Amino acid sequence: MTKVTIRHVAAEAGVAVKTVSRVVNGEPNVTRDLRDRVTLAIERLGYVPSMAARRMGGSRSYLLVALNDRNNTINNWRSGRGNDWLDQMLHGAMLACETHGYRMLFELVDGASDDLARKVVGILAALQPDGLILTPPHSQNEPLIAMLVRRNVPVVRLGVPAHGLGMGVYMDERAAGAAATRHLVSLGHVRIGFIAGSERFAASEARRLGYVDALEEEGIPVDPGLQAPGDFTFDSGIAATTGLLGLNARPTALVASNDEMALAALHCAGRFGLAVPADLSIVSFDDTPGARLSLPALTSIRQPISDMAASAAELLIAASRAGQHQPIDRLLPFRLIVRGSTTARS
Amino acid sequence: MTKVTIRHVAAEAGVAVKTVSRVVNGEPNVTRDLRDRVTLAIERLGYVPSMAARRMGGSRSYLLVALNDRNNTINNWRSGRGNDWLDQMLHGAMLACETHGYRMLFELVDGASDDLARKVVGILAALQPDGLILTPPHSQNEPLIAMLVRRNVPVVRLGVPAHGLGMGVYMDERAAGAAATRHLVSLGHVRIGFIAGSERFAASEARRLGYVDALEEEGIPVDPGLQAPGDFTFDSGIAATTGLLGLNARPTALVASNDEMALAALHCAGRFGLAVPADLSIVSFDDTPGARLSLPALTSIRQPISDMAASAAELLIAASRAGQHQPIDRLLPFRLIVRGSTTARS
DNA sequence: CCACTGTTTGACAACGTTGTCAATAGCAGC
DNA sequence: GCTGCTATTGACAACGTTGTCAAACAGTGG
Repeated sequence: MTKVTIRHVAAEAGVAVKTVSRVVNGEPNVTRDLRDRVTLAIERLGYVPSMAARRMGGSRSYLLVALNDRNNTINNWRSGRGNDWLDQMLHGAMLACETHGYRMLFELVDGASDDLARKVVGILAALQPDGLILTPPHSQNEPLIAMLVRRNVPVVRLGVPAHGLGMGVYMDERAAGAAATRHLVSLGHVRIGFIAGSERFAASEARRLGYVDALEEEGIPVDPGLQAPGDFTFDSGIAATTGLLGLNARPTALVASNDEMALAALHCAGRFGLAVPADLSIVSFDDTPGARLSLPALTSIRQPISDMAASAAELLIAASRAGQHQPIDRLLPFRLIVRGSTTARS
Repeated sequence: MTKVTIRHVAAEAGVAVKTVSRVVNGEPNVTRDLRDRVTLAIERLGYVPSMAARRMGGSRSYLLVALNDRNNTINNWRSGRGNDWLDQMLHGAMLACETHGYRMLFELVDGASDDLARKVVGILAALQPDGLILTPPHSQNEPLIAMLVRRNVPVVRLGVPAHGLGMGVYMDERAAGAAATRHLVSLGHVRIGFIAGSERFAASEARRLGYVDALEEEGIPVDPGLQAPGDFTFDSGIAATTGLLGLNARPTALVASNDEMALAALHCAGRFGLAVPADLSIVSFDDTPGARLSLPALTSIRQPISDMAASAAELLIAASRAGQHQPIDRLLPFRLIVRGSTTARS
């Protein structure tokens, strides 16, 4: 009932505490016999090592920190199967952590704040994590990351390639933008509008470039008038769609840079008396629950958020194990989920 | 650049480490002069105390743990403004923690597993948190909570009143069910269907009872045939709605126990050739993003999840400060958000 | 001026682990 | 059997805080 420490286990097994430590940490050079005795004692007493003491005594903390933006628009909508970004990260990274005896702690910091660096340094000092996972837009904050790398903190940047500054786990946003667009082209659409995302996020421009890529590939002239700005919010989606549908030669299809703006487009189409997908096809990014449950359900690009988070955790744990931290980029695949919001041009 | 410890601060300020500790922790009996010197030194060196060492040396860990269910249906949909349950908890509780120098760590455990208790004990041993926040359905797990209380771990149960076993932060689900129903009655509806939630969650039955309460209050006969089972999933919503709309005397309005099932009802209404809200009004619970962005937007009961989480954190921090842990129940208000899915009976 | 009280400060042990290093044991080669 | 390895085991310090307790100090009442 009372607290069980390594000393209790050592006594129970009749060995030195260091031997117990060795067994717990899977270190080599322990005889079979002792290992078994210790394992049994641990089992019997229900011993679980204290993270705090581990951090104090040893060089590892068994803790990873995920840095999220406090006013994070993108996290509000980025989503996959059944949950949103945070939820998915939690599930993906947690699982990875659990299998290695690690924990993961989420921190919310304000990316716009000018004492961001100090805040992060404070987090480092307080928590002394074995690694840091940065989500957008922090993952694009090169000065911040440079500082972390200088301090020798293993860092994984989510959503962008690291190009040598830390590690990167990401998907090919540009290819995704192209895939979304090509899907519409393959359905016979030629006048395809694009609703851009917030410039705060690198993914936004990448998606737009992909859209342009696909059009050029298919020999469709790129009309700047068909590209409307947006910032991932519903309202910006309404504004963008209103503009696009008000054109003389209105588009027959839209690529929206996220689900929320796509839903706005859906609303807006109704106001113009247009049916989706009969009169207007819509593709979006993120595949949030709302996208899957809307009427019609949205054709959308699904990001592998959970996998990205799991990868990030694995990379950090490996780096912390190895005691060093070599630059790695890991590209994960996206998927186009075709649903009811797209159809052949009538 | 290198690690700054309390010793460095003590040297810088020319005082004993214990004095620095006193200043950092806001303890009384330090002269103005010394306090200022220490504060200055802390500022200058950028000192931040190490959580691990605090836990080791002292009696507090400055850490709260939130226990979530791994296969949690309810967390997938419970939601409020802009985010889902986890996200909101994070935002609400984090803020509360931050102001008191605490951290919050999320743990996912499987509520159905039979070694749940052992798992939780392991978490306690590893993390030694100053308190535990339980989300549904764990918050209803009385044996688990009894064990925690026996071990003297401050516990807040989210979503249910504690009735003396731990602390409770919750909303009145029954009243919410009644409010949703009364809203429909006030619009002239008499035949009102109800789609129940999963029996795993206490809130489900409470909402149903509220529905019955409201009908009885208004003198409307309660027809068991108008109550369909569900489990919070889209598919169960489809099944339930299909059944209800297939009745000879079909309802003119529905209360769905969550947004996801309400969206299913929306789809289903379309298949029956019914327009929402003209032919069928729908009220739901949770107010997720999907609910706000659907067509039409859903009238929904919003849960104060963020506030509940913040309250929970505050209660735990206070309990840990006080060193004791008295039973408290805190009831938070819900809100009925009226949108386009409900209208007067035609 | 003295005894007594309360306030302020600091010295030191303790917390539960792991890193370091030394001691011991086992074994191969001569 | 002795020497020199390597594999195994353990003793002990160290990590950075806070709790405990004692010392020094300041004020108060007689």
